[in-house]
Amino acid sequence: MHSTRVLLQSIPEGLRRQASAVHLAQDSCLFRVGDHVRAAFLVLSGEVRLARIGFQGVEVTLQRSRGGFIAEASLDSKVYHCDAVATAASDLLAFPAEAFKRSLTEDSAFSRRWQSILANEVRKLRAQCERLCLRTAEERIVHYIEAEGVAGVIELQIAKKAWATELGLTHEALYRALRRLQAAGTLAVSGRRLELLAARSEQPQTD
Amino acid sequence: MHSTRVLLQSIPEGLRRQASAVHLAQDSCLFRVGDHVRAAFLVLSGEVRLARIGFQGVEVTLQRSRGGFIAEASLDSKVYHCDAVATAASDLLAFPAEAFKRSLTEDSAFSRRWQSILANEVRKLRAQCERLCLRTAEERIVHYIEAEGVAGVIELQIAKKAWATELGLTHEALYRALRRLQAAGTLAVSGRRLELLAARSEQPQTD
DNA sequence: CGTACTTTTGAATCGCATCAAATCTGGTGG
DNA sequence: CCACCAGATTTGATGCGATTCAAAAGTACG
Repeated sequence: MHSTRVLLQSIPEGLRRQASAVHLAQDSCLFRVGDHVRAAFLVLSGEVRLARIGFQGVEVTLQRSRGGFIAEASLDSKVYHCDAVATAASDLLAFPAEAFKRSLTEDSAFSRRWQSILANEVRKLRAQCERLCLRTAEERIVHYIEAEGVAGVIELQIAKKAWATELGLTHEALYRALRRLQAAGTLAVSGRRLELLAARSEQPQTD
Repeated sequence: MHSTRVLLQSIPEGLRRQASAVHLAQDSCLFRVGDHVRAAFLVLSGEVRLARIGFQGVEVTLQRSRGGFIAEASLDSKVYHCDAVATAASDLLAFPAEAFKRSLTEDSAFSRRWQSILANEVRKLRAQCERLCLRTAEERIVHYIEAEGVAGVIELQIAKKAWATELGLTHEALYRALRRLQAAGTLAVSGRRLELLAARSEQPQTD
């Protein structure tokens, strides 16, 4: 994933050496409700889903990770409150929980870095929530490019199909909306590069 | 707000004493793009919206806060990258940015507490993103109660109208979905108390 | 007792999900 | 090189559910 490398570099050398690689086959399980929290996990590739069987027997998905840390908040807890299952074959790194927490306490540079990582994640997630509250596919696309891109340009790091999921849309709806935006002259698409085009003062009488 | 009191209690005494109260009239501005970051803000009441004028002149909302910290990630930055405007008359607390950052560095208890607060916020936001990706109002309601409540029961801290916004629905759609769930015997509503009822093994032949 | 707000219901419309299927793409092995 | 496969990408037709607009009833508060 895009930012996974950066995350890995934020981890102090000593802690990184204690990491062990974990490979998950599709549909295999990383941990279950009630398991002791023994490690902090970083998803390198694939997809891991956190879910819980609800009161009603309905499964509730709490997170879908395609890169980055999962269940960070569980570090404060003794046991997990949800299941983690690989939606696709995945590679992860496991950092021993105790060592991780010790680093956070004793290594002040890592502590600040970790706060910065979390605050940044919070910022991104809040923007995503706002985006998902928009009603049309076109608005979500524009919002995404404005919020995650630079100066109206973004190079997607994922396939459009996966992007559709992140936007809370079916891939069909995304493709159609992209086409409409291109037809309207609002957006230029070339492969995974998306560019918003400046509005050509077509406003009907703004005098 | 619900958790605002808890957040306030997490802040060390010395830092809390340096806080100044800020009142914002509706539509008044807290800060603008380019302003120097001088304080960390905690929203006590009302609503503050973070937004940015996008490349296209379209305004993009990045966050809508009805309680809790806003723009935490900006503490790492010298200037703001978005505008903050009060959507309603609001009360906030302003903590001097330098003192806040110093506390995070020097007060290890506060540092850990802050990490815990951020990790918890991340967890909640991820669940909210998953919830907003659900297609029907009923699914979002059940997901909310399962994820945010305890044993299928939740006492709403906000009016249903505000809850609708958080669920990415109009209030009409929410009321109608609540009614359908009650009619189906899935949910009991009394005022702001919502309770999921155990599924009455009405499964059509699960043998 | 009046005002502002939430809660509730109704009818028409719009946009996305769904199902179906064709095309295109990159990578594999013969 | 070509055949082939598993994906992603693209287009079409249909139905459903939420939005939208409108309005009434309930509720809290000064």
